[in-house]
Amino acid sequence: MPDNNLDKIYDPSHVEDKWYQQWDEAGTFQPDKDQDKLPFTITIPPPNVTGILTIGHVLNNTVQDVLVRRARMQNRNTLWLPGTDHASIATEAKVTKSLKDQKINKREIGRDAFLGHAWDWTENYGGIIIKQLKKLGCSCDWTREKFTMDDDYSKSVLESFVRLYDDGLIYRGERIINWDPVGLTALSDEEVIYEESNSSLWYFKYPIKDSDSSVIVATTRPETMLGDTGIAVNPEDIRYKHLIGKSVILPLVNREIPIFADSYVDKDFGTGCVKVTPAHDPNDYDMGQRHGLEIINIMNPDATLNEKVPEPYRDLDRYKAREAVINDLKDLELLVKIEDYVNNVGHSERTHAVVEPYLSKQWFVKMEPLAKPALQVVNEGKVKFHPQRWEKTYNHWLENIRDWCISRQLWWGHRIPVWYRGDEIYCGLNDPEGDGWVQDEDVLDTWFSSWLWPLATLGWPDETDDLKNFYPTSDLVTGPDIIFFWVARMIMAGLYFKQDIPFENVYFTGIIRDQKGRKMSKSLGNSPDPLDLIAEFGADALRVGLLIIAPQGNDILFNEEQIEHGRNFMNKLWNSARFVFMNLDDDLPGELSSISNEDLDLTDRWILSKLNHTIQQVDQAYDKYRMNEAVKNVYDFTRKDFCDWYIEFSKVRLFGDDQKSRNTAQVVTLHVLKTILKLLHPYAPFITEEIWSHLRKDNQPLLISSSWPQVDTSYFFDEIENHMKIIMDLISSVRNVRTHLNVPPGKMASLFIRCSKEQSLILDRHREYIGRLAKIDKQTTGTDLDKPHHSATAVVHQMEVFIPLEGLIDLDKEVQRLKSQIESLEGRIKAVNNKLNNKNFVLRAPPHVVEHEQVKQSNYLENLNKLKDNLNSLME
RNA sequence: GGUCGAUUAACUCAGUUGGUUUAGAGUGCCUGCCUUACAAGCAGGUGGUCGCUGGUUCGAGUCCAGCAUCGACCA
Repeated sequence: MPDNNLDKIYDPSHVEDKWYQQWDEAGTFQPDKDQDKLPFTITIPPPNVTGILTIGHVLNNTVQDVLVRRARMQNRNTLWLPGTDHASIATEAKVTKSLKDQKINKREIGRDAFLGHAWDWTENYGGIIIKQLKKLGCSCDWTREKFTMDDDYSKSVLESFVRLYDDGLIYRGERIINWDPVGLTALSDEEVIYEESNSSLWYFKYPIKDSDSSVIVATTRPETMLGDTGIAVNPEDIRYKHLIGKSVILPLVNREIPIFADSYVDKDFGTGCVKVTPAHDPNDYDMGQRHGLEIINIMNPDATLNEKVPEPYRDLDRYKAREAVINDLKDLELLVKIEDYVNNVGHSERTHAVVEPYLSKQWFVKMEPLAKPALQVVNEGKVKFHPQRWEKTYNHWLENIRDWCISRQLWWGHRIPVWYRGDEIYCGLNDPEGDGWVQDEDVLDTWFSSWLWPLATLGWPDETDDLKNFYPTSDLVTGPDIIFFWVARMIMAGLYFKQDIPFENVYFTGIIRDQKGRKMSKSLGNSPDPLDLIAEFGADALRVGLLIIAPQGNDILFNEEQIEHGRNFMNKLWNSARFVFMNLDDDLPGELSSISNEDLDLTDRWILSKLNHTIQQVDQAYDKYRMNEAVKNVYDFTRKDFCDWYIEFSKVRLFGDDQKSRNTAQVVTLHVLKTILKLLHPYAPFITEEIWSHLRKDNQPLLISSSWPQVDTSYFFDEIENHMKIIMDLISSVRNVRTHLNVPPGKMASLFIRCSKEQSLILDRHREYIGRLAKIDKQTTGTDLDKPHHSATAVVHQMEVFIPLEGLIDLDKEVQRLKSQIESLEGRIKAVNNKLNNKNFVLRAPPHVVEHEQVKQSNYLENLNKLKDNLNSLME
């Protein structure tokens, strides 16, 4: 027996935690052991373990939950595997800062003590984001939750390192890498963010040895001149050909350095004559290698200058050193000029320090052999991107791939499994045998662990049941900003370590921006706290409000009004359920199948036809990963077809005396409501489960475990939809007339309709519906009835509608109204005439298109004549 | 500099292989309503030469080219 006493307003805070707990306790989040069911798997993009939920997480995880909940209802063996990431640099930076605030120095306490603090930190803050995901309603299997620093996960990471090392795909080498002088670690190319900055181009004079003349070089980084070991010109540049082979005396340092030719040099940049600093620029390094230049590293790891520079500059920060160099060269009259210059400066993604190109010994992964198969699986469509256009970005990166620097000079992370003893080197999962071995101090890039995520969370390298059952996974939902960091590398890792793709589909969400189009960020303070939004509007409102405006892969301008919109819809749904319940009897009515088709009236057939078309459209939208379209379809159906029309129609029977007819309406309203709850459950899990609980018998499953609606094409009634359109358009036009002529809403009116026999039949049979919705107490139809005096008129579906309004009608207003309708119709007629008068159109357009225009034309003309007649009769 | 997007109503956005009335929705605005589900609501309405210029076509918001503005990524 349903509980009729629903509150008038839906209050999410009363139900959300209750249902989350029940789902979890009932084990509904876990896949079952049934191997026959088709698996559906998503591994969560692991958030930083110490992070907190952002609005971006809300979008990303709601999309995943939608896919997962629907798959579960489709009876697939569904697993959403959650977890978190240790975020090496970010976490280490936070812990270091916290220690510093306590006056503790990281280096002084040493590696082991520091790691103790880092684990404490992780345990203190690590649960927050997981709790927040639960608040959002995410139906993850928490029994399988993973952390990238878990023992078993760590083993997977080290195993992958050792395999790549043994296969010759990992090497150690001295290269120019991106150095973060604040984080004091190497970075990969992908962790460097370039930003334009207004800077200068300085022109300096370098005296040529044994000559009175000099060359002029231009540079954006004056301080590096202290490490110059050559001067390069383009071999084709006639201005400098005579200088090749000579040398200059480097000012301030008094070092003799050669002038040489290299085709890398751009004749048009600056003077066409460039200083070469092999230790502090990747291109200069390459030139240095080609020409055997000396490599002088002039910087300490913190970007202060070292003992390789003349005494006055030692220990100066690179920017202080820059000023000093410029001033000193100016004093020597070697500064020629300064030009404004906009250059791209690289910053560390995590510390935002200006990155220093720095010569250093690091570990690298050879990427080319991994990239080739990864390109292939995407281009062959084995891994599909939604939207597809991201394939181009993916291809471009992989086709121009560079080796991946994976060592980090940090402590928080997976320590590189390599030991050294003199010239000996050992790489393995177990400690080396014998004495005197020293392990590499560095840890691995966090992405070197997360690229294994779909593998390692399922147990790889062990051939576990989970790995067998759930790999490859089905879908990945992520942002395009980590397509290189993560998506591409997971594909490489899957193919290399498991010889299979990690996922079949990748859905890229948009990026959420504020009203001014800026990215949401903590530093700007423009990111609302999702927990506040949940507290104010409810999790369902947040999910629905966000997803309804989140088109596939396009950026989203966030606005709290959208969440309010979501809440309003939830309340509407709540009240439609309240209405249905209020009009049930003590016992729940039977299933739809208990009603024979003959007992379904026009409105029943119409809503069932609409309902089944909606199910079909929703399924099609999911197939194309258009989640916003799916929810929009349910929204439109619920609000317009069900609430605005069907429920209003149903009141005739629900409030009436015909018990059989009343029962039919009860059955249909309940059936439609239940189907809406199912269709909406993936988006709004809490409210739908709550309503479901009021109409579920005790032995029936929770909504989360119930079955996804099936399209029943036997309920497709195209003709019925046309008949209903006649009734609905008639009602709308009567309402329109009433409003325009200021007829009081409560005042009943009479209705005379001159129409075809067929139309008359439909209208007469459904006069009660028209009466209720259009406030009509007397309806007369006929093929040739006379127009009553003093009546307003409308023409709809070629029917002439007359509303006698004795004493109420404002003649001028009605004339005005009819004239504007005639004007609008004449516009349409003009457009259709233009088409039909075009011989080429009639000749070349497909016949059905031409025919359609002809029907339009004749209908318009007919309507126009009727309107004109009525206007004339009014003015007589 | 290269690549990829975006540009449709006051605002936020749909518009899927070119044709289904003169381009839709939500919000806002205007008018009227507390009508026995819902004022977080109902009914009706106002509002747009689809960024610009060309081209292809019988027909372009939709396809092509160029331009402008904004954005992202890469160098």
